[in-house]
Amino acid sequence: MADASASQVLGGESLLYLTDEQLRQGIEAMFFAYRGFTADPDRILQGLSYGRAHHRAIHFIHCAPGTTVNNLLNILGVTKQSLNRVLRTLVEDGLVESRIGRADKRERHLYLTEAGDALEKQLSDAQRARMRSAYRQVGPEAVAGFKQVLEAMMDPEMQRQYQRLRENRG
Amino acid sequence: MADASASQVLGGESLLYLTDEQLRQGIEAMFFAYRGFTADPDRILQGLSYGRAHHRAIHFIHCAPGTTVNNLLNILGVTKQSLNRVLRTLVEDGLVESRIGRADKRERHLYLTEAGDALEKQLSDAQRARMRSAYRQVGPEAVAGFKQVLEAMMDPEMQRQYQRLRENRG
DNA sequence: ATTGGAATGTCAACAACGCTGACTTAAAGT
DNA sequence: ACTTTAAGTCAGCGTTGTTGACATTCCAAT
Repeated sequence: MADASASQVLGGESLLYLTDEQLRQGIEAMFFAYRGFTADPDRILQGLSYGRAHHRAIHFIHCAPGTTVNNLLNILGVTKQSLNRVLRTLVEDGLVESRIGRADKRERHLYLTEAGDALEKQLSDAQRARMRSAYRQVGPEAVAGFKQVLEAMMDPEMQRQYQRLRENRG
Repeated sequence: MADASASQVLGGESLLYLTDEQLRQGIEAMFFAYRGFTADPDRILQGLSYGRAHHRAIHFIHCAPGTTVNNLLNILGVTKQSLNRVLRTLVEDGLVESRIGRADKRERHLYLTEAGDALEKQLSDAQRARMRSAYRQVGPEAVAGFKQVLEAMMDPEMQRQYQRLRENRG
């Protein structure tokens, strides 16, 4: 069955890259690469009583300062209880500031403090270093393909979130 | 600093793809894409009292039938206690068979039962469907770039594991 | 043959981080 | 006034990772 779909030719283009074996390779590559992707921040966070959830919150608050809790909830795709637990510790520890909204006083707008910014920089420097090294090894064309595949793998809703974040930064 | 490294030109090739903003985009793409990557199997597993750890174990036992516990440990990168908990439930539920090694009776060789194979197929069909759709949308060149970047992101040890798995399947 | 080490399994405890459900407070909209 | 929305809180649970301690079994070397 796998070879049946793979041996088709569409407009003269080989579809060998769609075999089950090729797909399996991609799946395993995602698994191993994600491990590397999170390894450096994880190392920094371990022992700080923080984890990946804190890293993600810090990352997106840094990218969109003043974002509301609800907005962050949508981006991260977790429950408010789960996010709240993380935010509470970050506020208690003085890494995140939660300001009551001016227009809508129900909303809390989230900002990183100086200490929060410092940790964000430490974490993202480590993560970017690995990405930069990978990008440099393979060149711009491969990177373009990399992003295309990742975007195509996302759920449509996440695709929109992803594009919105990009637009907000120009 | 970001622009300083980005505005360098090496052999006439633009390095604009190495800006911090480009790297940040890649980081967010990995985050959102991994969510999509695991979404379909997660949906199947929820309610079965199984999780991602069970999926991963099943995947790699399927790919390398007869693999030892220690080998699986290295591939998955977790502690033996963590893996053992997962394997125990899979053996109890009749999805995995654990055979004592003939040459070295300390080793346990792991195999999927028929039921295990059925679940593996269900999970990997769902995951491959998403990969196939993404691959098809972007074409073979983008897929090649995708794999190159992922491989470059892995820790060296994981790179070796990844290549070994590929070689064992031709 | 005994000893040392390796592979495996098991028990207990703990932490991170998802989840659900129920409930409160406050403010906005109608 | 009434409903809805945003946020926070509490309690409990499940999965999956961690350490530490310990038992068993077997291979290999002394």
